[in-house]
Amino acid sequence: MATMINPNRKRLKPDERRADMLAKACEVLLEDGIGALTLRHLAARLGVVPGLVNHYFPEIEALAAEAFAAIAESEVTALFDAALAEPTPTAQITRLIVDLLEPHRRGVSLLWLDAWQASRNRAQLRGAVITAMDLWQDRLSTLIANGGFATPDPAASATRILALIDGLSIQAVIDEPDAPGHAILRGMVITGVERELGIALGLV
Amino acid sequence: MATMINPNRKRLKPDERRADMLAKACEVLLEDGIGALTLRHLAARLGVVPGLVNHYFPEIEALAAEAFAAIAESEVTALFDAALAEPTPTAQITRLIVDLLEPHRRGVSLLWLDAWQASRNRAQLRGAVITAMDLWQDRLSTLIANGGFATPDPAASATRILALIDGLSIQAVIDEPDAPGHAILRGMVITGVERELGIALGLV
DNA sequence: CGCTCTATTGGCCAAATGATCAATTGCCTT
DNA sequence: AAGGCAATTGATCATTTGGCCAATAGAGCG
Repeated sequence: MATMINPNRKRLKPDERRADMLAKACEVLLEDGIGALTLRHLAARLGVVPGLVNHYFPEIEALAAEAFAAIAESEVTALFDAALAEPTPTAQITRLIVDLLEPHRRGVSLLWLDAWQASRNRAQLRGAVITAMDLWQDRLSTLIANGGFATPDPAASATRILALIDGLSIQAVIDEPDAPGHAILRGMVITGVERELGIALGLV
Repeated sequence: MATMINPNRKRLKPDERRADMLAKACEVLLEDGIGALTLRHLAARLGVVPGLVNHYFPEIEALAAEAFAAIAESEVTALFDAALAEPTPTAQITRLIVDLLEPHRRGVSLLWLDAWQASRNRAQLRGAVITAMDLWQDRLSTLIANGGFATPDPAASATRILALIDGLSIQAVIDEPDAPGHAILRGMVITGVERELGIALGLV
């Protein structure tokens, strides 16, 4: 039970240490949820004393917000970079939806759900959540608008498609990944997008 | 800061006291969220000592689960009772959707989101959530099946409609009730139901 | 009216949390 | 190589949490 004293005491430059903490905080968020991001838990994971975390992040809520923002922005960037690498607008949308339906995303869905709920009592986290949602909205609206799809209002279409995916996310969180309801909702997202944009995604 | 000593000490019968606690626990869940349901918070609200709560609910998680179950079941019962009072199947569905889109439901949506997230770490609450979801699924499936709508699979239609409403709930939680996105999602739920069941709800 | 039963109290514990601060010790500069 | 700056430690605080238990006192029964 005694606290492990770290013999490998390393003195990092402030930037490195801060980046290390942020990275480890992201891991904690994805693996154990926002509630598990405590000073001591994170410090133990870093092999460091709790007070040091406080030194770089005077209030842990700021760290939680920054870590969530990093994860969310990273995911958006990765998904849209991959999508935009496709040649045609339809292929871009298809790629995006396929990636979004990937079971691998379950962890991120859990985090989003966690963030949605926790943001009720945490102002900074709430700001990060709203920013991330706006980013999603902007990127998808742009993708749709630039694609020249048969929709009268790209922004509204983006909103609806994102809501579909949100609903799917909740199911993914509650049910097991291979539950029957999952396939049903998968189909609903696909046909919803097809109807919204007037295209055929060519997915099963 | 001194603890208020209650001069109005009343001795209730076990059933009454337990029911009182459960009722107050429901209020706390709806007003302040699951995280606010603590021994001391609830005890203060009851004008009672924390230990007494423990006497009736040896572990507070059981109380949280029971309170959530009570709220969820009560809501389902109220909504479907009101819906079934309508004369025609289409009117029944319309009534249900209208009630579900009521801004008043925001508090319940918050609670559901809270429960979805918290159920990750609370086994009993998770059980209550799953039970409540199944109840929703059963009631709506039955309503659709008995209505003779033009859908090949009433259960699947119910699943899809519920997912639409879940997505809407998240928006209701994050955005303000009068945000522009809200009207968009309202419309999506309505047209989604209309397409799913092959009817016209006659809503704006 | 008085007695008994038990609902209720008040006090306590151990654990975990965020936060602060002087003291130390490692790295960089000169 | 030596000194100084600051990254890091270790210790401590105030709070809050769930839970336990002996003592008390209220309500109903005889």
